[in-house]
Amino acid sequence: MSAEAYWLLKSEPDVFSYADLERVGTEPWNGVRNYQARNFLRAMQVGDRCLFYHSSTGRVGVAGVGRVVRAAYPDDLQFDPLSPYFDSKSTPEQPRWSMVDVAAVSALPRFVALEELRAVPELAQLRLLQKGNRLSVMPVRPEEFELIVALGGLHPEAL
DNA sequence: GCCAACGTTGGC
DNA sequence: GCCAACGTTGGC
Repeated sequence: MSAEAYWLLKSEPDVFSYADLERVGTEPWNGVRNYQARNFLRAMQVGDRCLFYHSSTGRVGVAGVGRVVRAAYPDDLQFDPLSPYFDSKSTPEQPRWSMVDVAAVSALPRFVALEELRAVPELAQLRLLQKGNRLSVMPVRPEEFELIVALGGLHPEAL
């Protein structure tokens, strides 16, 4: 068994916010259509923690913490011709795209804005902050995760 | 296999 | 709405 890993998931809060995740409890993380992001989804294991990041909004930053509760399985939207995420090259025998299930763990008592992340020297290597980054799913180092969660007013060991 | 055109992401 | 950065597509 490998050690628990940490991730960052981007979501547009107008579409699906951290409050929405708390409301539904668990959400299938479908619709990812980038191979690099898909490969990260496939690397996720049950129990991995995720920073829930709000993007494309007036207040961008980390809003909460989630947990992977089901490892990668075929994304159902790729088979739905009516979905914008339909992929004609996918078949149930050879699915191209995957999703995981993510559950809410805790909202951050203090929202941690992107601007704030940029100002922390210890987070200079954070993948989210690298130039040109556009991935909606990306890995986070354990020490980065702990630092960000602490900035948000939570004790990492309590998660 | 190259590369221009186009589409998307996402901060500002 | 603008624009930088990146991914994908398709002609050759």
